Amino acid sequence: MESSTRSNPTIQFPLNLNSTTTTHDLYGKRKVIDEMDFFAHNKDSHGGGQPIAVDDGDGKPNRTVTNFSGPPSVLDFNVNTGLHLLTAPNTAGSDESIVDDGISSNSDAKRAKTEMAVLHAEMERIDSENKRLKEMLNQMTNNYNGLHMHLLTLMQHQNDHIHSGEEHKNGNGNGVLVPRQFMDLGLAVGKDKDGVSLSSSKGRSGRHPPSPIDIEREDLSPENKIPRLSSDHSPQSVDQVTEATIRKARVSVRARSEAPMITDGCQWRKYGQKMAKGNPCPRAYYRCTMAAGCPVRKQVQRCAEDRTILINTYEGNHNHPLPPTAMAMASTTSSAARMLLSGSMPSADGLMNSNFLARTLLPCSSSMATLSASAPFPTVTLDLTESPNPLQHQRAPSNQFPIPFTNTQQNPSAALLPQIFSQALYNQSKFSGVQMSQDMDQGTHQMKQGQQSQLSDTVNALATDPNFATALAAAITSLIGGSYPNNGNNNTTNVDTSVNNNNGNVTTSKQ
DNA sequence: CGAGTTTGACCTGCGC
DNA sequence: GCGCAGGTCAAACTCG
Repeated sequence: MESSTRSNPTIQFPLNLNSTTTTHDLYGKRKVIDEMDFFAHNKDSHGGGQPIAVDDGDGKPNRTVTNFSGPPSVLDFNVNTGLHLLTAPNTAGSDESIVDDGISSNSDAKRAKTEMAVLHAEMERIDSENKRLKEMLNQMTNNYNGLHMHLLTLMQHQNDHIHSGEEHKNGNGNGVLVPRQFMDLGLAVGKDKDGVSLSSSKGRSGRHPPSPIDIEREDLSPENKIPRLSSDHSPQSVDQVTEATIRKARVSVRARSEAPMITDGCQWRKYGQKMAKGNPCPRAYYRCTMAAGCPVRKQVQRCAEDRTILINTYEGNHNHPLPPTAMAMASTTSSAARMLLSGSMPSADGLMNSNFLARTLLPCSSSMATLSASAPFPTVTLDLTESPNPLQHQRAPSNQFPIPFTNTQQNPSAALLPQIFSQALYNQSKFSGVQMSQDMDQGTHQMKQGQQSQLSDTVNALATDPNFATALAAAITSLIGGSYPNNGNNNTTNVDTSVNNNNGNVTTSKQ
């Protein structure tokens, strides 16, 4: 049905950091060298870090080097390929070439053997260098994610002030927004206001003796997840209903990746795997292990139509502090949950009120998000697989609404986009994620201001760092240039990353 | 040996 | 009530 088998055979962005396969082609080195492409700075000169055949003079390319040459940058990692250590028989005047000239083939074989050994060692060294660079890039990406998240939060606060007049009209007297009633719930996942487990209903299975973990698990039991809307409308029951439903709301992220999982900053433990109907690929179930009893879970499954597409579905709110990268995703899921429930919780058709559309329909969008009311659970789907996808519209059921969301980058990494989307969600839900809600829970505007100030300080400190913009540019360039080689940019891909020192805004734009 | 993964069994909800 | 599918559990297994 889906003709998504676009001529896209080489989505080989090495997100698969675990790739240790030894399948070599041609020269037996291509595998390792290809990973270097991840860090290619420009794609116009030599095809973007493509392996470059180096002729030793015999007319046959017998070794490859990766083009690290890019625009001279502060971010020069000083990658020493070390290839100068090799013998250079093609070099006129080389001692070795003189010695070898005219010598027996036996000597040539020895030399070749030695060279092979050297090359092998060199490959290993480059591989380790590659890994180190990847770690650096990951760290940089994480830093960027965190910073971006903070910025989004700050911008949201500004929006809050702008919309404050309108919101006060909603009038529950104390100026508390309707969606805000959900904010505390994210904090108290698994516990009621007395700190007691909400597991009021029966356990889902009588097999297990009660344990602290089981108590937490009971919160996740279907009975709690989909509480029945009884006639009991006491505040506590309403809270429980809301919380349970929030936990059921899901955010699904579709992204192309060869890796088994999309790195989202959290630690996950696999607790199950199932064959889902209609999909030959198994669905894996993961649980967040960053804190004991964290209710967040995710499902990972490859798309049946296009197995290069990885579908990550997140559910729940973290009950613990998060690293910046993880916070982005967490904010996305929690915001999505609240967005889905705010406005008109029982009526799926009411999800998309005009207010939401007005705030989220932003220009310059490329990636698509859809809200699904038809799924068993309210689900937000982010499609990061390509630019605006006509198939997406065709496939979307009548009750799914494609939502372009602000994204000025063509196709940033899967780790970056959720937080951008979260901003759109956040605009609607007035919720900034678990950590922010912890502060807001203090209930004072001063706290908000204090945090803004603190964040601003952090942002400005980073923004004034002359290395930061360059590092950020390089990281994003690598991500974009490496992760989506088929986005029609096998030519030059320039990313202009500028840091506005005045307001701390970090903007990235692809030229 | 501990942490993580695999995998078959079990539970629940839902449609018929 | 029955069967199916999704989701979860936990013993067995693997790996570092």
